[in-house]
Amino acid sequence: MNRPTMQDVAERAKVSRALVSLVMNDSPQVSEEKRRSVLQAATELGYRPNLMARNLAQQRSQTIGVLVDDLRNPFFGEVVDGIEAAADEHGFRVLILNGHRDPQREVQAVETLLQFQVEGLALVGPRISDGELTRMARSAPCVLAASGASHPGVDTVVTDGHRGAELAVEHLADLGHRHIVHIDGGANVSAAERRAGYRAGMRAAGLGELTDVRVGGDDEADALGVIDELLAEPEPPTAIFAFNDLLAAGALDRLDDAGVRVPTEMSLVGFDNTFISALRYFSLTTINQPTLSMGRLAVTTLLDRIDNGADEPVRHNLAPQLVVRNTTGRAPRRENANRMRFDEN
Amino acid sequence: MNRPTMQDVAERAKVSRALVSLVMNDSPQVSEEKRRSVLQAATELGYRPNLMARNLAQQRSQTIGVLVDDLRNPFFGEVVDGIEAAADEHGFRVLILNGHRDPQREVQAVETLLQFQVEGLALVGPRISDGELTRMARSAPCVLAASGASHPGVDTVVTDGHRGAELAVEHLADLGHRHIVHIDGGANVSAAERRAGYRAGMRAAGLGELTDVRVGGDDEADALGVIDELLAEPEPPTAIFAFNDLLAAGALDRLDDAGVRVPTEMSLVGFDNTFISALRYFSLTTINQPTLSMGRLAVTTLLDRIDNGADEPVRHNLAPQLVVRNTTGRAPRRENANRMRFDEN
DNA sequence: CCCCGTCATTGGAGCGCTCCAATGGTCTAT
DNA sequence: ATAGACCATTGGAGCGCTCCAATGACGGGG
Repeated sequence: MNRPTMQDVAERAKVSRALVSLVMNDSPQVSEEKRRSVLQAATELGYRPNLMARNLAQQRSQTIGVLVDDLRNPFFGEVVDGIEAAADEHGFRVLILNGHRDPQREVQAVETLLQFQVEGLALVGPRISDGELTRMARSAPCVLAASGASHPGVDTVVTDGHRGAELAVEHLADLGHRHIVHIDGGANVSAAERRAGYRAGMRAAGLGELTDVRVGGDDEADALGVIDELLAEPEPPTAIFAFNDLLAAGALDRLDDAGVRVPTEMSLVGFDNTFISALRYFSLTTINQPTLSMGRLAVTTLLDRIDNGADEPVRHNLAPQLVVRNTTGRAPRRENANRMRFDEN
Repeated sequence: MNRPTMQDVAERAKVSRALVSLVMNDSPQVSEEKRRSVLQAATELGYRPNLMARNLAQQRSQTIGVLVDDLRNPFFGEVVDGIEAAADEHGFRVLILNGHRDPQREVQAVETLLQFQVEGLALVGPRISDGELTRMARSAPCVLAASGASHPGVDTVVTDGHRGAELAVEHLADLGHRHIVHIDGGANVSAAERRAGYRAGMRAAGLGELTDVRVGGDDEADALGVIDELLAEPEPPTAIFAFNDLLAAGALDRLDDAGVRVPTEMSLVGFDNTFISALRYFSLTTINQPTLSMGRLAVTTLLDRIDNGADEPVRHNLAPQLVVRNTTGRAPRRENANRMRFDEN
């Protein structure tokens, strides 16, 4: 049951190999009659063009390689969805490989992608070192998506974490909160940007002196200690802006344990608008990252580079959006009273 | 900056193309001297073997194609992790394509995979119709993973949903619960199996007459109405076994709204052991599916078929495990008392 | 000293396809 | 009737690689 080749189809349709090729690439200069008989022969034989051969002969693969840091993370999944949609629209195929959160495996995966002769590389949340990255960018056009780290020589598409943090603070300040604590992302690559945004937001709201950053992390458990610490203080905050949804989830759990009611006594904002924040048991107010657009933009940026070659590397900073759910509310009265007095001064 | 070919390496190392090929496939019959000089020439040129050409010449791709129903679903991500690990161990490459929960796109993705000349197909949670599936299975060895539907002519690797449901019921019965309701998966492909397991479990626990199945779905929102309905009844259940974690999450939310304490007044068991059930705010007792093993087993099954060809199709039914967290506890006293009386009869 | 076996090395054919230049047939204008 | 234009169709070279059969160098036994 050997796979039929173009030759087989040609013989059956009593035409030349070249004609079959023309039909397969639906060239306009084929007579309707021959086209039909070729197509028929092809279906009868169950013919399927061999992409290996085609790409080899064509000297191009019409394929872009996607490296995903971690396939189990739905956030990346959404970005990939955007990539696929855009690639599809531009007639490109997509090959996805998994980095498993491991720089070494990521490098290896990219190597495989390159061996498949992909025309461009989209790296989604990669952990690859700067050195390796420059090396790769020499082998093929390359775009970084959803990566906290930006790299000088490579195109980048990210969400503006600075602005996102500002949005969160603005929202809380609008609700009358003054003592707003930020539980940060610790060593995470995006942490510094969001921290800076928080600071800027506080200053803009005239709350610069109340700026209060606590070390968090990127995982649920990292929030627990911070909450305990905050609640033990003489004047606990009335609002918390967490580095991401997971951290916020941890915070919510601990607040619940301590009998602190959300949002009546404490408001809480996350970041990422992941699937968990939408669960109604959480119903977390958060900052949305436009994942689909990021994916799409990554592709157009990449294709632009494939076609037009070496311009200056571009950096796209997409706008985040505030998503209000049920973990934020007006600041408790005591704070409001304070504010009144303060305003009257 | 054209990519260097084997020819280029050969010229630089002053050997023949064939010798370079031997070195690249590290054949033992190459002198150490030549090997070294070829390797050096290759690194100097930044040579990268062209997989297209190699696969074409070799008439095999050493690649298996993976179709994932939905990349945004972490559950599938884990299965793919297992697939990749096992494939890697057997020297196979993996190509991943996304089905986007759409049968038509899935078929198209498989077509692409086949055009890449993959040697086998692993379909993770596919929605492809039976007819299409048989057609595919003719083109390449094929294994179904994590699919509720089983197909006669194709190898399958799944978790035993029947047994999983039994485990859930056993656990609840052991805690003294008698009136245990099952919120089912509605039209979901795995629903019937789990429903049957629930029934069998109830019978085995001597609670056959109390069997009580309510129509749910596969989404959080599908649980809400059912909970309202249950709480309005004269004798609400003391325990609920939900079709999946998402449904359980919805149930938890509604119970919380209604002021019903979990697990003191109501016990709750989910299914899948997804990432959300592990969040401490939920801390959901659930049934684990061995995703990694499923992935691994899918690969070995597939490779077995690739090597040994057409035996009878195999069906692997993996054992689920009970994961006890904080949403299950002893049945409330009243029910216990009932039980005593009942036992004394 | 010659022959043969051994083994590293090589040339060439071929994998399935595309693409270019060439072919031959039909049609129109002269 | 003939030249030219036009267009569907075709043969062949070549994409980068593998693999087989062939080559030639070398050494040991007769």
